[in-house]
Amino acid sequence: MICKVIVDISNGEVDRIFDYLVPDGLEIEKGDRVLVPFGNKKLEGFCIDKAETSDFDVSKLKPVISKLDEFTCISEEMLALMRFMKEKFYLRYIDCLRLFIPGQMRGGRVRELKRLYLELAAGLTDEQIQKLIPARALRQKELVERLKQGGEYLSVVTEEFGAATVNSLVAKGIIAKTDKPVYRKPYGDVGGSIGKVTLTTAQKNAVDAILNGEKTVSLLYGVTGSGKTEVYMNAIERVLAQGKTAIMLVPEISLTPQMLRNFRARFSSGVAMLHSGLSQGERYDEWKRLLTGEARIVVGARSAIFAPLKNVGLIIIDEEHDASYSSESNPRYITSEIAGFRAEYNGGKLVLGSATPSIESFLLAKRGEYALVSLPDRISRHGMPEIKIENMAQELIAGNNGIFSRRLEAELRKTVENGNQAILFLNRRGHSSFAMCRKCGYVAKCEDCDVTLTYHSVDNVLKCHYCGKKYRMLTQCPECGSKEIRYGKIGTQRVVEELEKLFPGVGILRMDNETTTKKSAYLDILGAFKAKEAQILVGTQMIAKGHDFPDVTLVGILDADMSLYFSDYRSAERTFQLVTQVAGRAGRSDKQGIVILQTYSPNHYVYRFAKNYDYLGFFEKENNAREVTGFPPYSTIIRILMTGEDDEEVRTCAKNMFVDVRAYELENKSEFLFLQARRSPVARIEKKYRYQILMRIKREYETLVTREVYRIINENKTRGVSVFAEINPQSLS
DNA sequence: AGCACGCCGACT
DNA sequence: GTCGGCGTGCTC
Repeated sequence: MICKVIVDISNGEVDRIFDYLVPDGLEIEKGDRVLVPFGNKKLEGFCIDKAETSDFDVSKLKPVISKLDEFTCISEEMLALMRFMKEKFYLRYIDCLRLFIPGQMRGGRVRELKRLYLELAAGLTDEQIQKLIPARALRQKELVERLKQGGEYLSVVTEEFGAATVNSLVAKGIIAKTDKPVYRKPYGDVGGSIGKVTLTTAQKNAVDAILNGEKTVSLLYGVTGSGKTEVYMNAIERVLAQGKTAIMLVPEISLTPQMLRNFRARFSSGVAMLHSGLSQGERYDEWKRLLTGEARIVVGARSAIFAPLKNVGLIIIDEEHDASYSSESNPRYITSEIAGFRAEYNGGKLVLGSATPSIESFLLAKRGEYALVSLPDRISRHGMPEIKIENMAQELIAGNNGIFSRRLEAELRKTVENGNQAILFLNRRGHSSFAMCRKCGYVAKCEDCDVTLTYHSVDNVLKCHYCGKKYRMLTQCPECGSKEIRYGKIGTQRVVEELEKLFPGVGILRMDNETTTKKSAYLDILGAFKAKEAQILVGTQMIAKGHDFPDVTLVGILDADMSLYFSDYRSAERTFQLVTQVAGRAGRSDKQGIVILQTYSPNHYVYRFAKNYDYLGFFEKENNAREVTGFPPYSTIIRILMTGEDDEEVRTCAKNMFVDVRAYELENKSEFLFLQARRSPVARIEKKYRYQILMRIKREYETLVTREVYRIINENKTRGVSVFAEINPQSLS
């Protein structure tokens, strides 16, 4: 017997299937992890197939050394998914496989948590036991009776019966002490279960449409507060009742313990969580519970789409428009496509839920490729807060060159005086603060990346956004020696300073990507704000998602435009989503809220539609614009990114690649809308130079051209240059 | 990715 | 004469 193995090395050169002999006495299944000799060392690998014959000289085949786990960790479905991903996203086998298992398993670093466990010793009859226990030892008898129902952990038993009772029974050989693994449970136990909520007719219809409709994919369109979560939970319940399993994905940031607890309360131990906030051990345990079928629902961020569940009946992607669903760094994949594959494979359903669906998804729904399921009404009927647009150019003319418009300042004052809360929101982009020499204009840059460093006042360092490298703050200019270094305090920090001047003594909290590196810190700040420890919260995108703050009556968007004029075809869409989402933070309870949106382009169509919460109107306009200008979803953007440490080498590689693409383009002009090769906007990251070939092609030729592009890449790959192909990339840096 | 093999410069 | 630089090729 021969087994086909992918070795655990992520490199284009060894991303091939290697054949090994299966020695007698070793039972290896498809999907098992194995240890194999490779060159002069031993490597971990995955058996992805078995065969009787090999194309390689059989006499030269080496045998597998051993099996690594007691269980098969990759199912047939995941193997099929791996092949799909390799084809679709041009990924390596091993990069896909690594996504399917918890990181801890690689390199044998799994540490199962073991606890002492008590069971009745085998082979003793009731009479024998009776004889061994003195008649007065009531506690011992009680414990024996208890353990007849099944074993229990020592710690639990000791607490109840005392160590003496346990020890004496162990000494007599009546009960046996063993090590038994326990699962680490993130966020601890949650008692009881919450009562079922009665669904509205609209919600009931939505669940029916999703589960019983003929389409595999449904787009669940419903404004904030329309009760999407109830629809999700009910649909999950019904799928579970059919003996199937479910995957629920949420944007990373909305994975608050609170939301996880809700799921736990509803589905008790049948839920597992998978996200980056877990420790390695917790993650392994949750994964294992899913693999064994002990947990049949997974709730998690993007990567939970790879949960080792079998017979997946339902996949939910909540806030489907969220950018966190496409992974930006290697391996790059699009979550909804993975979800589509798994739903299709299992004959299950996929739900994309959003109040502001991506143009792409809504178009597919309108065309009938997805079922469009709408939840029109906000359940607690308070309407959405009014959005007031403030023309900042007008403010300037009126002599106000501050951060806040006069109206925003007045509303802030009113809010503070009434004892309510306010959230001020800043777009992160364009707000990095840098260190610059006043004399010669020198700006601090990263040694390894072609990027300006960001100043972090908290620990007084300069930090690179791309590689994370930290530098000591400049005391003098390395160019001219001047000691006058200006470091812009822009962004949230400056807003806080202004607020402190305007409202002395009022509690202000600040949160942004720069200061909140730890997940817990992020939750702490939100918790403190919710507990009304402060009246004003200043932050970036991060505060736009998740939490409900009942006392927030004012939301200010200080610089709505920042994402609007970004050279990205999706900027209008993103701005609309952002404004809608941020607005949803105001007045979620019985208090009427107000949103003040500051802009220099008050007449931009994004704001016109956002002001009226008119998603459908915005969709029509934006969809039209995309069609006319030839951008996705009416075209496909393909980007070939080449990186390497030698600038000249990468450039040559890019050039060769471009020659071939151009040749193809010249012969197939009608397929292309745009083609260009250039240095990447961020020319160097982590010491590696970057070049890119960018093309926009007509949608119907996507598969054709993609295949051609992969062929060209394979023919031109050079040693020392890494090549990545991306379809509709999220960012072009 | 790693590691061995192999062909040219400066060194006890 | 050798030690060692890293370019090239291979790993079932």
